[in-house]
Amino acid sequence: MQYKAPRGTADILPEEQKYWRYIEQKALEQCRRYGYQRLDTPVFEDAGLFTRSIGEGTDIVTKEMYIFDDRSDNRLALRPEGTAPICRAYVEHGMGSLTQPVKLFYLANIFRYERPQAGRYREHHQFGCEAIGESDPAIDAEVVTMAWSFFASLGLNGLMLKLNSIGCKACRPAYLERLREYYISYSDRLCPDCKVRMEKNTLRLLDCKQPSCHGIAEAAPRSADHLCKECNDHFTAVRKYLNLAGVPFEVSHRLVRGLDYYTRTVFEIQPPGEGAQTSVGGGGRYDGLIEEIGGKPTPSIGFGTGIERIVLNLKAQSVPIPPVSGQDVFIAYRGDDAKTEAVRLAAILRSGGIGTILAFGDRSLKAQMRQADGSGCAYVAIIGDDELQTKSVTLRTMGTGEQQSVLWDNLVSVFKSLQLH
RNA sequence: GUGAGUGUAGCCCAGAGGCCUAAGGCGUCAGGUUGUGGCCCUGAAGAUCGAGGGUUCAAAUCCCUCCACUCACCCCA
Repeated sequence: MQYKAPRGTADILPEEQKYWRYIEQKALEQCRRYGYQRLDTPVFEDAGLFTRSIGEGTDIVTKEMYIFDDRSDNRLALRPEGTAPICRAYVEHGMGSLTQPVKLFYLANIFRYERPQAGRYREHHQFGCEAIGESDPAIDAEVVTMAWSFFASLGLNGLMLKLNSIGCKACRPAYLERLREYYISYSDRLCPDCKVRMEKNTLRLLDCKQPSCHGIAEAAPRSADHLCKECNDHFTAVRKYLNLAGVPFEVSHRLVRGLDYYTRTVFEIQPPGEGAQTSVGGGGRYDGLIEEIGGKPTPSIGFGTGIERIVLNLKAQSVPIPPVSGQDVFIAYRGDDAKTEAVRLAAILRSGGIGTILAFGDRSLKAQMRQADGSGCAYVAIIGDDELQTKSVTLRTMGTGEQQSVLWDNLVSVFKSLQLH
């Protein structure tokens, strides 16, 4: 085969579409209920937007971005995440002068140059929400609640909501210092990766997957115990509101998030079962991000979810997915004159809003019926010599095999009265 | 970037040195008398056995290289 979809990308085939439509529809419904408006941004942005916001030292920036110069030597990157572009649009369009918070959502494809594996692709899709311009802990709780109810509405079971606070730029440095000191005393017992993390990304030490590091991480100083008064009050309030909303969360002091811009509230939604991907969605507060990319200081919080991972979980749990609605009637014909009439009737039916599939290729009626059966149409309209005489079709109900004669002039109105799909 | 596993028709797969002129199932197409689907029956099309090289009288089967896919690590949705 000469051409294949690039590594880590995938075609979403017709038989897969029902999952995607289902998820989109649930996402749209949650956004309506919570008051989020859609904002679509370009697939590529100035690369600097991401290096600045995500963090110069993160893997996403250092080795996973699809980055390129265009013909005018602009350094561009395919978006490796969804939050920074939304924030850029917020700043660019002066949304800071609107009533705050501004609540936006996106459904977008995301690109990261990684080795693909289950639930991880070079192009994947995210549904995400951002509530920009509000520091009230009540909105943290609302965002978390929305994410949670989105997953609940999908019909997924056994999900876990993990919550933590990682402080702000005032209190985090001191905590990180404590953490580093703690880890130094165990440095000889750490896995090789963790030795690197000590220098590169101290917080990440906490969620190491190696069993040998679990005990050390479990006993490590907890960020929630080292918050400044403001952050502590905030975290306390978030938990209070979440309890009020009836959201079953679990505080996890080992929950950290990968991107540099997070502050205070962070959360993650974890699917049940084994597997590499430990998260189907997550988010947090990013109070410094908008200022970092050139806006005024603007407290914000949001979350993102991976559509492919949701599909994986829907399949794993065999969640029933409604089929996408199909066609209503298949037109079969016998002979040239009948074919002419079939073409004419198909046009009339479609103009009348009836989903119509027309047979092609002058194949035998048996072959046409087989095709009709496979097409999922509930009805087949057959035209042959007899029907031409009476200006009618033989309308067969595939489920029951019953047939009736319907005049051409009455076809559309008959179908309209049949309560299709 | 690292490690392991797998590559045979559109899909699932049998075959593990000669009996392979590569089997079966699904799907596709055609037929089972003259205008009718689903079940059943019959038949047909469809495979340079991932690519290249090597060993051998003989390779889908053994060896090497490459490529791709899958899973895991790193990281993340």
